[in-house]
Amino acid sequence: MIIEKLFSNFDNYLPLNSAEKQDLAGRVIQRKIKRKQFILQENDICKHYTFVAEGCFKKFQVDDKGTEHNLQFAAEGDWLMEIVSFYLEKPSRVYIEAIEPSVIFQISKPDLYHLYDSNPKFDRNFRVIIENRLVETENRVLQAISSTAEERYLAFIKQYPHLLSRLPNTQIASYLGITPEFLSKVRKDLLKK
Amino acid sequence: MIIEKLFSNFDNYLPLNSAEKQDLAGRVIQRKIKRKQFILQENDICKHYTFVAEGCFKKFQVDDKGTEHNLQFAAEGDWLMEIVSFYLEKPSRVYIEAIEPSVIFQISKPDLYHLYDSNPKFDRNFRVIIENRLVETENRVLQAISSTAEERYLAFIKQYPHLLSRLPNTQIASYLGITPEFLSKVRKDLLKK
DNA sequence: CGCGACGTTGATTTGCCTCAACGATTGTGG
DNA sequence: CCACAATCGTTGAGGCAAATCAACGTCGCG
Repeated sequence: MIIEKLFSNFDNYLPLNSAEKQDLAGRVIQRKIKRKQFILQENDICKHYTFVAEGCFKKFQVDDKGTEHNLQFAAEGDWLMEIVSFYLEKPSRVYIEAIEPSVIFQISKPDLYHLYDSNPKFDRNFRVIIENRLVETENRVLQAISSTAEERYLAFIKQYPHLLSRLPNTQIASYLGITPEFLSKVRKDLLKK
Repeated sequence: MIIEKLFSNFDNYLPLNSAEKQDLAGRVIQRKIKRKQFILQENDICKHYTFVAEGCFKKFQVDDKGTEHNLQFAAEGDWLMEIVSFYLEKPSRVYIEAIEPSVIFQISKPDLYHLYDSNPKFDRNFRVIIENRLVETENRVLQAISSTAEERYLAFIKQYPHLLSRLPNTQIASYLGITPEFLSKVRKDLLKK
């Protein structure tokens, strides 16, 4: 069963026993998402915390010129949401779009809070999930303020090898904060070495 | 009493009752830190989660060329640590240094876990603290990949007005990911407008 | 007093962007 | 399943943003 992927995600933290699995299963919604389908759009309120069981998503913001800026890729085993919109119920500034046919499990804020209240283990687990996300994001800040485009590209390849073959370079460029043209040049220069 | 500043920090989340305040007070260490004193150095293990009651700190990484890159400023009311080093007990990659005479409260990992276990409210509160930090950090990633130096400087002024007069421009430049010389030019150009 | 950190300016160089063009690949509707 | 459209990857010319390097005056501090 595909919901096993959700359960086993918690094995990275405090694993769930069968009662807790039942608890969780009763509060998530399973959805099938098509490629190019949005699960969140700008100005929507983010109503769900999403676990990706299969497939891949991008979370991005669109600037005044209409250019997309990728903030996160989320593939199998990753969690994603628009955190400000979700907790403060403010209009989302970002889009979340499937870049592959996907299967997800979503949990609403009331259901999530119910889990938090019913069992401290959920508080703990979701705290650790957020902490891991913070580590990733801080690393990215450091790279952005201290590394060249080439260094950032090499770091991306190293950190997300499983994404490399699944993403067009335009998406990677957007994530790295450079133009597709310049990424092409970076790749060419790397091949010479 | 200065420890009131620590207690009232939780009023932003789930406020503590007096039993919980006592619990917390019994597990934190109060320290006075001099300007230019380090509370964490590279390769140390980060043993404490730190709350700044008075003063200001910078958290930064030093690259191969010896250049500092500021990842975070923490003034009164802010929490800081090296999250990877703290949780995984790995050598820290960053330094944390006081840039003003400061008073802090520190909690060790065992004591923090004791609070987590004794009362889910602490799990909850520290989860929210981390979530807020993630929001800040994600905003910074977005700015880094999509904004010019001038835009980032203006955003910094707007977001941290209380820090502006307390920091030399070299430190702000390091935070923004630009050279002090270029920040000087940005400021000059802004004055013309 | 003297030294080191700071802020600024100018000249030069470099990293990256913009715009335009093109073939190759992918996706899609008929 | 094919034909056409859209997206993608690449290249090159030119321009701009930001770094580098050097110099100099100011200020706080020991």
